[in-house]
Amino acid sequence: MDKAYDHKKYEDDLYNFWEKKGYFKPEINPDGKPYSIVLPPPNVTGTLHIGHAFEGTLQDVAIRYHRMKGDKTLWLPGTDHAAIATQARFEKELHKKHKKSRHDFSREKFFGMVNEFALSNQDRILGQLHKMGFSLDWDRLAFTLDEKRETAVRTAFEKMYKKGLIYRGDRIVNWDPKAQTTVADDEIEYVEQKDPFYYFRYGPFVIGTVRPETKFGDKYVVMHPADKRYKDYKHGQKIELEWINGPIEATIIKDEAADMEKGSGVMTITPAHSAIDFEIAQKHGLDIEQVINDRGILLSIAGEFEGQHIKKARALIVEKLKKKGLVEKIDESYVHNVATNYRGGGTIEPQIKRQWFVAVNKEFVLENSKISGIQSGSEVTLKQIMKKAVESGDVKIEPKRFEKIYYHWINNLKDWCISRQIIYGHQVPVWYRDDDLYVGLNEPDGKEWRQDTDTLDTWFSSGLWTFSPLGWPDDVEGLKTFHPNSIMMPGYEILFFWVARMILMSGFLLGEVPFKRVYLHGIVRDKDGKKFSKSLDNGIDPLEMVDKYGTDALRMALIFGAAVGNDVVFDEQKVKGMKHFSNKLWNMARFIEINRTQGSKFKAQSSFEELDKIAKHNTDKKWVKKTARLASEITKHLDNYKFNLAAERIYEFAWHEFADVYIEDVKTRIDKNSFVILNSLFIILLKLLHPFMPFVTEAIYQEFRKNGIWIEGKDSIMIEKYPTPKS
RNA sequence: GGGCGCAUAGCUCAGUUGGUUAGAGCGUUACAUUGACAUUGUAAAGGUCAGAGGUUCGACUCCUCUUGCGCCCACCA
Repeated sequence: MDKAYDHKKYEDDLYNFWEKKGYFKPEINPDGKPYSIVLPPPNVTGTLHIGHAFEGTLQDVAIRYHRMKGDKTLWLPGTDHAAIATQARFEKELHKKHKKSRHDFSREKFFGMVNEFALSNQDRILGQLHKMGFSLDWDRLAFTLDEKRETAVRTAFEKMYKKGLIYRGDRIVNWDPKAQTTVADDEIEYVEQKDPFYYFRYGPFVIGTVRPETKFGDKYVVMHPADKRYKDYKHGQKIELEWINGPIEATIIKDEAADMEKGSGVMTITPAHSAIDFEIAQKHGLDIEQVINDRGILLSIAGEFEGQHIKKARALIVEKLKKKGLVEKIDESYVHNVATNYRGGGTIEPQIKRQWFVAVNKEFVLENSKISGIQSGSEVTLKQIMKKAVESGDVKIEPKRFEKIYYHWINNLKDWCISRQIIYGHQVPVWYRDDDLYVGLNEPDGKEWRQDTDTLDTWFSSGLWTFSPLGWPDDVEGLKTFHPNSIMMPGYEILFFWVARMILMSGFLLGEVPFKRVYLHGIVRDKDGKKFSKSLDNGIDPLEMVDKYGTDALRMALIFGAAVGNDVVFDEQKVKGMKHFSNKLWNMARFIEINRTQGSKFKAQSSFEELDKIAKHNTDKKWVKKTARLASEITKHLDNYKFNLAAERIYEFAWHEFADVYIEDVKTRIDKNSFVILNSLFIILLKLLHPFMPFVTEAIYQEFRKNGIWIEGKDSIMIEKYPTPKS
C-alpha cells in the first residue's frame, strides 16, 4: 500500500466497478425488505451545488446502510425539466447569441430547441452525481418530461378532470408580464420597495394608492359598514365626482374588507388587477373591467393614456391629477412589498385570465383508500387527504415543527392554478373543436382538433415523482414493491411546493401516501451564513472539493454537525480535516498490512461473539466489546436518521479510541491472535464507516483482498453485511 | 399583523426522554516524534450553556418573561 491515501487513484475506478457489478440495483438483495428513495430531481440546466451534494449524501448514507442491512434497496435517479426556469435560461441565451425570441419559431421547433438545450446540460449533472459516489440505480434514470412521464401526467390530468377536480375558470392570477405567464401563489417572492404613496380626492373621500395607473376603472368606493364617519352613505348609493378623465358615477359599497384603521378608511377597488378587489367584486356582483393588458399597456378605458406602458404613465397621471387639484398629498417614503416571480424576477401584475385549476376543496369519492382515517368510497377533498395523511401519522415529517407549518399552509390553501403560458413543459392534454372539448391521453380522431396551448406547472409532474418513475400507470409491479417510498429527503424550503403536492397526487391517484417519512434538511450556507447563490458568486463547486480532498472527505464534512432541519455552514477547513481522517484510516490499514506476517493467512471474523471466544488477551476482549457497543450505537443512530451523531461518534471512536489507544497498545505485544482480533475489528469499523465514506473504505478493503489479508468475504465492502452486535 | 426557530469554548456547531467534573472539529499555546500516519501524539488555555424569574432534591435540558438574530405565512386600498 502507498504511504498515503490518494483518492484520485481509486474513486472513479471503484465507482465503475460497483456499477458494472450491478451493486446499485435492488436485485442484489432479491428477498430483502423493500427500501426505496427517489432522488429529488435536480434541475437539468443547473449544476450540482454544495446543497445537492449534502442532500445526496444524506440519501446515499441511508441507501448504503439499508443495502448492507440486506434490504431490497432502490435509489431512483432523475432530473427535472423545471419548465419556467429552463425556458427562461434558454431564451436569455437565444437573445444574447442570436438576437432571437421564442416568437421567431414555431411551437414545435422552439420546444425541440429548449429540450435539446436541457438534455445537453443533463450530462454534466449526471457526471456530478457519479463523482459524489451516489449509489443510484442508473438503469431507471427518469426525466420529468420524458415520454413515460408524459403518459403519467396526462393520465393524472384526465383522472382529475373526470372527477371534476380540474376545471377551467376566469380568475385573477399572478401574471408576470416579463415572462408572459402565470405564476403560482407560492412561486411569488415579496421584495421590499420604496414608492411614493399618493392620496387622492375621490369625490368627498380621500383614497390612498401606490398604483395610480390602475385607478381608471375604479367606480366603486368601499367602506366598512360600522364606520361611523361614513354612516350617512348608504350601500348602493350613487355619487357623482370628478375623476382622472372627467366626471364619473361611483357606487358606495359597504364591506368588512375595508379597514377602518387604515388611512381614511375608504378605498376604491380595481377588481381586474387585485386579488382582494376581485373577491369583493364577486361578492357584490360588481362590474369587472380590465385596465391593463398582458404587456402592461393601458387600454382604452384610460382615455388619453391608452397605449402607454404603466411605468411611464404613472407620473403623467399624477401630473394630471395635480393639475385638477385632486392630489391631497404624497408620502415619498412609503415602503411596501412588491410581488415578484421568484424565477426570473418579473413584477407581478394581477390579471384575470382563463386558466386551469385544481380544486382543493371540492368533495369527491375516493374509491380506494389505504390512508388511515379515510374509508374507501368516502367523500373527501384533496385538502382533507393532504391533512389526514400527516395527521394519521402515515407520513411523518421531521423535524416535527414543520408539521405545524404544513397544516397552516393547507388550511389557507386555495385552488391551485396549474396552467402556464410557456412552451416548455407538459402541454395541457385538452383538445378543442368548435364548442367541443376533449380531455385524454392523445388527440382524438377526426380533423381540426386544436390542443390547448398552455403547459402545466412544473410541480404537476413533480407531484407524481414518487411513482411515475416506477412505471405508473402501466407497470404496477414496481409500485407494489417500492411505493410508498420509505423516505423522502428534500430541503425544508420545498415543503409546500413539492412535498404537499406529492401527498395530494399520490393520495388521489393511488389512494396512499407517497412516502412514510419526510426528513427535511437545512440549507447549506457559506461561512458568513449566506445562502449560496449565483448572484452572490459565493457558490462552491462540489467537484472542486472532491478534486482537492476526495469525495469521502466532502461527504463526511457535510454530514458532520448537521442536525435534522438545521442549516449547515460550509467550511473548507472541515473538508480538509476529513481528508486527514481518510488518511488516518489508510494508515491504520497500513499498520495492519505491515504486521500481516504475524497472522499470515486467516479468515477475519465478523461475529462479535466469535471474536470474543477467540481473543486471548483481556485487552483484546475489551476492544471486541467496545466495538460491539459502537456498532449498536451507530445502527441506532442510523435507524433514527441521526446521521450526524453516527458520523461524529464513529469518527471519534476510530481515531481517538481505536487508533490512539488500541493500536498503540497492541503495537507492543502483537502476536498471531491479537492480529486476528485487530484486523477483524478494523474491518468491522470499515463496514460501519462505508455508508459515509464509501471510497476509502472500499479502497482499503480491495487492497486487503489483493494482499491476502482478507481471504474470504464478498468482493466488495458495499454488499457486505452491516455489523450488528448480535451477529 | 400571525406563526416558527435559534442564542453553548476565539470560530462552526453537537448535546432526544432533567442526574455526577458540559463535548467535537478548526484555531491558539507548550512539549515530543520520522513513527502505520503529506504529519501525528501528549497536554494546556478557553464556557456563571443570552439575561431574569419559576418548577424540582437537582435545569444547558421543563415553564414564564426580557433582549438580540434568523425564517415562514398573510397583507399592505
